[in-house]
Parts: sequence; C-alpha cells; structure tokens
Amino acid sequence: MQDVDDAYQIIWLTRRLFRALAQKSDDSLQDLGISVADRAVMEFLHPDETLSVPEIAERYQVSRQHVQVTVNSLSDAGILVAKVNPRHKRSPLISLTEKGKKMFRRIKTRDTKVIKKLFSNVPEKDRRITKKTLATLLAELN
Amino acid sequence: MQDVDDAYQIIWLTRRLFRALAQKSDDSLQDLGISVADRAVMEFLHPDETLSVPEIAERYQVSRQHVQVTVNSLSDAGILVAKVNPRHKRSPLISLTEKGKKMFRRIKTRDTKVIKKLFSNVPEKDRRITKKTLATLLAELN
DNA sequence: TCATAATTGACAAGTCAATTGTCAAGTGTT
DNA sequence: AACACTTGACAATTGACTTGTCAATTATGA
Repeated sequence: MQDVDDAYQIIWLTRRLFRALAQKSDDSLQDLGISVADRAVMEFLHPDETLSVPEIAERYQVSRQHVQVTVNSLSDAGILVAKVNPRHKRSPLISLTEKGKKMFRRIKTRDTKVIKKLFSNVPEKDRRITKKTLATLLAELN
Repeated sequence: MQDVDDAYQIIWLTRRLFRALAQKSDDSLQDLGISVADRAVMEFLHPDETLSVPEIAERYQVSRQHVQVTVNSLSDAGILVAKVNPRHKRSPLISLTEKGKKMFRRIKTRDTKVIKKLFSNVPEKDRRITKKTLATLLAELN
C-alpha cells in the first residue's frame, strides 16, 4: 500500500499547509483591516476586471451570498466601486477603486517577499511538478 | 517573476484543494455522524495510541480546548474511552474503543478507495516530489 | 517543604469563512 | 402576458477553530 501512503500524506499535508497559510495570511493582512476572503475577492478584480457579484462567485466557486457580503463591506471601505450594469439594473459591475488597486499592489508586494523566502528551498522543477499534481487532483474532484 | 508565479499558484491550489477535499470528506463522513475534526482526532489515536488531550492538541497543532470538546463528544458516543492516568489525576489517557477502531477502519477503507481513484493519474515520482515539497513548505512556516 | 508557577478539564463567548433559505425586484423566454 | 430564472438584501446556521477564565491538580526551585 506504499502507493496510497504517499497519497494519504499529500492530503494530510494539504490540510496542515492550508491552515498554516491561512494563519500567516491573516497575520499579514491584519494591519490593513482586510480578511482572507476580502483578499480573494480583490484578487479576482485586480487590476482591471469588472465583474458582477454572481460572476465573482462563480470564479471563486463560492456562494454568491458570501461574495455579496464581502463586496458590500469592501465597497463601504472605498476599496471597490459599483458601476451601473447596462445589462442588468439590479446587478452592478464591480471593480477596484484607485485606493483598492494601490492596496492590492501593496499586499502582493509583501506576499511576494514571503513566498520567495518560503520557496527558497524548493527547486523549480519540483514546483512545476507540485503545481501539476495539485491541479490534477483538483480537476479530479470537480 | 516566473519563479514566484509557480509558487503563487501552488498556494492558490492548496486553498482550492483543501476546500474541495473538506467537502468530499464531509460528504463521506456524514452517514457515520462524524465530523472532519472528529476524524482527525481519531486518526491520532488509531489504532492503539493512548494520549492525553493536551498531547493530542500538540500533535494536531490546535488548541487543547478544541480537542477537549471533540474528545468529549466522541466519548459520549462510545468511540473513545478515558483511562486513569497514573501521572495525572485530572488528565486521563484517551484511546479508541473497539467500536471506535472498527469505525475508523471503515472510514479508512472507504478513503483508500477514493484516494486511489483520485491519484490514478499521478505517477509515483510526482507523488513523492509533491509530498516532499509540501512538507518543506510546512516546515518553513513553523 | 512550602510557596509559586505551570498544566489541565470545564465552561463561555467569539471569530471567520462559508452555507442555506427566503423575499422582492428585475430579466429573459415562450 | 405568463412563467421561470437571476439577483441583492437580509437572516439564520454551521464547522472548525480561537481566546479567556476558573478551579483542581501537579511540578519546581529556593
């Protein structure tokens, strides 16, 4: 059962890693008053996407209600703007404000530093294979 | 920035995969009335570990209070037993009951089937590399 | 050995990412 | 015009955690 053993451990490691990453991410975003969910939404809109809430939800693979809440709070904070959607009166198009773009650039710059350090001991080939493997697994699950 | 790009995607994939796995795991455990957290605790005790609550918490990297709650509920369900700890009157040693062992074996058998299928397109070498990469990242974060 | 510090179970309250369900307004289809 | 679908707003709930507090127990170091 050696074959299943590695598989099993990959799954276990995915859990652990997820939690550790979420923790780290959370810490890093704290001073900006941004949650991990907020960050994810911003990512879909950066730098110049213009999407309705249901569209974001679909890409994020999350309920539209959840996205709605975070879009609303980011809008209140002046990070997102809603522009009239010619195709749907009730469902405006959301995009980053200048403030939002600037903030996301800042977030990404910080992340890049951390990620570089995090992956400093992982050779490029291994990164590619890991990426491919995870993508395969994810595809298999959907 | 190609190097950071793969890294970035690995992190993103870890998130996605975690959620997809949690969903799957949840579905699979539903009929047994076991949560993902319950399962994790059972895993640390299977097949014949005997640990106190704080010890489980340390291995799980989770607060002892959280483990306590799930241990209590699993004990109520007859899945775990507490035996007197000669080294600490207030902190009994926890282990799986026969019922608990049987249940975990069942869970693991089911999982193995799913995992085999899930990894059917991932060659052994890639599994090893993925495992190593994730372990490296996790270690780096702690 | 004795005071003080650390560990532990029980209980409580809160957080965070997410879900499901419902309603009424808006849209598209036949 | 009738009907089904989409959407934003609102509400309630879930699951996996956290932090904090209390009182009982155990470890320690002068």
